[in-house]
Amino acid sequence: MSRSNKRLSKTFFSNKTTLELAQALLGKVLVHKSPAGVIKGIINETEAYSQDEESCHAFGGKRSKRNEVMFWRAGHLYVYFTYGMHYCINIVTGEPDRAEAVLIRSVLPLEGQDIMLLNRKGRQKNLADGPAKLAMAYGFGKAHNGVDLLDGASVIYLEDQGYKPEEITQTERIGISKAKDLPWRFVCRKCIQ
DNA sequence: TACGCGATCGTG
DNA sequence: ACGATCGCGTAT
Repeated sequence: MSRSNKRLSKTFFSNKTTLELAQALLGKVLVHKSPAGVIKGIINETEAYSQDEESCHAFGGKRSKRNEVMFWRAGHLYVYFTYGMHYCINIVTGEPDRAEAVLIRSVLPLEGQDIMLLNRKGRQKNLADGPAKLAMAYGFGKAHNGVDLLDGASVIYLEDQGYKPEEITQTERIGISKAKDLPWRFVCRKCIQ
Protein backbone atom coordinates (compact mmCIF):
# COMPACT_ATOMS: atom_id res chain seq x y z
CA MET A 1 0.00 0.00 0.00
CA SER A 2 1.20 3.50 -0.82
CA ARG A 3 0.01 5.02 2.42
CA SER A 4 1.84 4.22 5.62
CA ASN A 5 -0.79 3.21 8.13
CA LYS A 6 1.04 3.65 11.37
CA ARG A 7 -0.36 1.89 14.40
CA LEU A 8 -0.22 4.35 17.29
CA SER A 9 2.10 3.27 20.10
CA LYS A 10 3.08 4.37 23.58
CA THR A 11 4.94 7.48 22.32
CA PHE A 12 1.69 8.99 21.05
CA PHE A 13 0.38 9.14 24.61
CA SER A 14 3.68 10.23 26.23
CA ASN A 15 4.14 13.83 27.29
CA LYS A 16 0.64 14.89 26.32
CA THR A 17 -2.08 16.09 28.64
CA THR A 18 -5.55 14.60 28.42
CA LEU A 19 -6.82 17.81 26.86
CA GLU A 20 -4.05 17.68 24.25
CA LEU A 21 -4.84 14.03 23.54
CA ALA A 22 -8.54 14.79 23.11
CA GLN A 23 -7.49 17.08 20.24
CA ALA A 24 -4.67 14.87 18.95
CA LEU A 25 -7.10 11.96 18.59
CA LEU A 26 -9.16 13.89 16.04
CA GLY A 27 -8.23 12.50 12.62
CA LYS A 28 -6.84 9.27 14.01
CA VAL A 29 -8.42 6.03 12.81
CA LEU A 30 -10.14 3.70 15.29
CA VAL A 31 -9.81 0.09 14.12
CA HIS A 32 -11.67 -3.02 15.23
CA LYS A 33 -10.75 -6.34 13.64
CA SER A 34 -14.12 -7.77 14.59
CA PRO A 35 -15.20 -11.37 14.06
CA ALA A 36 -17.36 -10.18 11.17
CA GLY A 37 -14.55 -8.18 9.54
CA VAL A 38 -12.45 -5.05 9.85
CA ILE A 39 -14.14 -1.82 10.89
CA LYS A 40 -12.43 1.57 10.60
CA GLY A 41 -13.55 5.13 11.26
CA ILE A 42 -11.91 8.55 11.53
CA ILE A 43 -12.39 10.07 14.98
CA ASN A 44 -14.08 13.44 14.64
CA GLU A 45 -15.55 14.19 18.07
CA THR A 46 -14.06 13.71 21.54
CA GLU A 47 -14.52 14.81 25.13
CA ALA A 48 -11.94 14.91 27.93
CA TYR A 49 -12.72 13.68 31.45
CA SER A 50 -10.61 13.93 34.60
CA GLN A 51 -10.99 12.75 38.17
CA ASP A 52 -10.57 16.40 39.21
CA GLU A 53 -13.99 17.43 37.89
CA GLU A 54 -17.41 16.34 39.04
CA SER A 55 -18.79 14.86 35.82
CA CYS A 56 -16.09 12.17 35.76
CA HIS A 57 -17.11 8.62 36.70
CA ALA A 58 -14.04 8.58 38.98
CA PHE A 59 -14.47 12.02 40.53
CA GLY A 60 -12.24 12.49 43.54
CA GLY A 61 -10.13 9.49 42.61
CA LYS A 62 -12.75 7.04 43.83
CA ARG A 63 -12.19 3.62 42.30
CA SER A 64 -14.99 1.16 41.73
CA LYS A 65 -15.58 -2.01 39.79
CA ARG A 66 -17.13 0.07 37.04
CA ASN A 67 -14.44 2.76 36.66
CA GLU A 68 -11.35 0.67 37.52
CA VAL A 69 -9.92 0.79 33.98
CA MET A 70 -9.84 4.61 34.08
CA PHE A 71 -6.95 4.28 36.54
CA TRP A 72 -4.85 2.08 34.28
CA ARG A 73 -1.96 3.09 32.04
CA ALA A 74 -2.83 5.29 29.06
CA GLY A 75 -3.94 3.41 25.98
CA HIS A 76 -6.49 1.10 27.57
CA LEU A 77 -10.12 1.03 26.49
CA TYR A 78 -12.70 1.96 29.13
CA VAL A 79 -16.15 0.69 28.10
CA TYR A 80 -19.13 1.64 30.26
CA PHE A 81 -22.82 0.78 30.15
CA THR A 82 -25.40 3.50 30.58
CA TYR A 83 -29.12 4.30 30.43
CA GLY A 84 -29.82 0.61 30.82
CA MET A 85 -29.11 -0.07 27.16
CA HIS A 86 -26.04 1.69 25.74
CA TYR A 87 -22.29 1.15 25.73
CA CYS A 88 -19.79 3.99 25.23
CA ILE A 89 -16.00 3.91 24.90
CA ASN A 90 -13.17 6.01 26.29
CA ILE A 91 -9.44 5.88 25.70
CA VAL A 92 -7.54 6.11 28.98
CA THR A 93 -5.04 8.99 28.91
CA GLY A 94 -3.67 9.58 32.42
CA GLU A 95 -0.77 8.36 34.47
CA PRO A 96 -1.39 5.05 36.23
CA ASP A 97 -3.62 5.54 39.29
CA ARG A 98 -4.94 8.85 37.94
CA ALA A 99 -8.33 8.63 36.26
CA GLU A 100 -8.28 10.57 33.00
CA ALA A 101 -9.81 9.54 29.70
CA VAL A 102 -11.14 10.72 26.37
CA LEU A 103 -14.68 9.79 25.37
CA ILE A 104 -14.89 8.96 21.67
CA ARG A 105 -18.18 10.52 20.61
CA SER A 106 -18.15 10.13 16.85
CA VAL A 107 -16.27 8.72 13.87
CA LEU A 108 -16.55 9.16 10.12
CA PRO A 109 -16.99 5.59 8.78
CA LEU A 110 -14.01 4.64 6.61
CA GLU A 111 -14.08 0.87 6.15
CA GLY A 112 -16.48 -1.96 6.98
CA GLN A 113 -19.62 0.15 6.64
CA ASP A 114 -21.46 -3.01 5.69
CA ILE A 115 -20.61 -4.53 9.07
CA MET A 116 -21.50 -1.30 10.85
CA LEU A 117 -24.85 -1.41 9.11
CA LEU A 118 -25.51 -4.93 10.36
CA ASN A 119 -24.37 -4.05 13.89
CA ARG A 120 -26.67 -1.01 13.82
CA LYS A 121 -29.54 -3.29 12.90
CA GLY A 122 -30.04 -1.99 9.41
CA ARG A 123 -30.18 1.72 10.13
CA GLN A 124 -29.01 3.35 6.94
CA LYS A 125 -27.71 6.65 8.29
CA ASN A 126 -26.02 8.15 11.34
CA LEU A 127 -24.07 4.94 11.73
CA ALA A 128 -21.51 6.20 14.24
CA ASP A 129 -22.18 9.88 15.01
CA GLY A 130 -22.80 9.47 18.72
CA PRO A 131 -20.95 7.66 21.51
CA ALA A 132 -23.45 4.81 21.85
CA LYS A 133 -24.11 4.57 18.11
CA LEU A 134 -20.38 4.29 17.55
CA ALA A 135 -20.01 1.53 20.14
CA MET A 136 -22.90 -0.37 18.58
CA ALA A 137 -21.55 0.08 15.04
CA TYR A 138 -18.16 -1.30 16.12
CA GLY A 139 -19.72 -4.14 18.10
CA PHE A 140 -18.16 -2.96 21.35
CA GLY A 141 -19.51 -4.20 24.68
CA LYS A 142 -18.43 -5.08 28.19
CA ALA A 143 -16.15 -7.79 26.85
CA HIS A 144 -13.89 -5.05 25.48
CA ASN A 145 -13.54 -3.15 28.74
CA GLY A 146 -9.84 -3.02 29.65
CA VAL A 147 -8.46 -3.95 26.23
CA ASP A 148 -4.94 -2.56 25.71
CA LEU A 149 -4.84 -0.66 22.43
CA LEU A 150 -1.02 -0.57 22.63
CA ASP A 151 -0.70 -4.35 22.69
CA GLY A 152 0.48 -5.40 19.25
CA ALA A 153 -1.84 -8.40 19.35
CA SER A 154 -4.94 -6.39 20.17
CA VAL A 155 -7.87 -6.49 17.75
CA ILE A 156 -8.72 -2.90 18.70
CA TYR A 157 -6.20 -0.16 18.06
CA LEU A 158 -5.54 3.33 16.68
CA GLU A 159 -3.96 4.13 13.35
CA ASP A 160 -2.43 7.25 11.84
CA GLN A 161 -3.38 7.38 8.17
CA GLY A 162 -2.36 11.00 7.81
CA TYR A 163 -5.83 12.50 8.15
CA LYS A 164 -5.70 16.02 9.54
CA PRO A 165 -8.68 17.68 11.19
CA GLU A 166 -9.99 20.73 9.42
CA GLU A 167 -11.26 23.49 11.71
CA ILE A 168 -11.42 22.08 15.23
CA THR A 169 -14.19 23.61 17.32
CA GLN A 170 -14.04 23.52 21.10
CA THR A 171 -17.28 23.57 23.13
CA GLU A 172 -18.76 22.54 26.43
CA ARG A 173 -19.42 18.83 26.94
CA ILE A 174 -22.77 17.26 26.14
CA GLY A 175 -25.27 15.36 28.24
CA ILE A 176 -23.75 16.03 31.65
CA SER A 177 -25.27 17.82 34.64
CA LYS A 178 -22.10 18.72 36.54
CA ALA A 179 -19.01 20.69 35.49
CA LYS A 180 -20.96 21.90 32.47
CA ASP A 181 -18.79 24.99 32.11
CA LEU A 182 -15.57 23.23 31.07
CA PRO A 183 -14.94 23.51 27.30
CA TRP A 184 -13.56 20.02 26.96
CA ARG A 185 -15.38 18.86 23.82
CA PHE A 186 -13.59 18.89 20.48
CA VAL A 187 -15.26 18.47 17.11
CA CYS A 188 -14.13 18.60 13.52
CA ARG A 189 -16.46 18.31 10.58
CA LYS A 190 -13.92 17.08 8.08
CA CYS A 191 -10.52 15.45 8.04
CA ILE A 192 -8.23 15.79 5.03
CA GLN A 193 -5.50 13.36 4.05
C1' DT B 1 -32.33 -4.78 50.28
C1' DA B 2 -34.15 -0.34 48.22
C1' DC B 3 -33.97 3.68 45.40
C1' DG B 4 -32.71 7.26 41.98
C1' DC B 5 -30.35 8.33 38.15
C1' DG B 6 -27.51 8.40 34.04
C1' DA B 7 -20.78 10.85 29.51
C1' DT B 8 -27.94 8.21 25.00
C1' DC B 9 -30.95 7.21 21.21
C1' DG B 10 -34.93 7.10 18.38
C1' DT B 11 -39.41 8.51 17.66
C1' DG B 12 -43.14 11.99 17.85
C1' DA C 1 -40.30 16.65 24.35
C1' DC C 2 -40.30 11.86 26.09
C1' DG C 3 -39.96 6.92 27.08
C1' DA C 4 -37.01 2.85 27.09
C1' DT C 5 -34.35 0.09 30.47
C1' DC C 6 -30.97 -1.62 34.09
C1' DG C 7 -26.33 -1.46 36.49
C1' DC C 8 -24.14 1.21 39.73
C1' DG C 9 -23.43 4.09 43.70
C1' DT C 10 -25.34 5.56 47.82
C1' DA C 11 -28.37 5.25 51.47
C1' DT C 12 -31.19 2.32 54.70
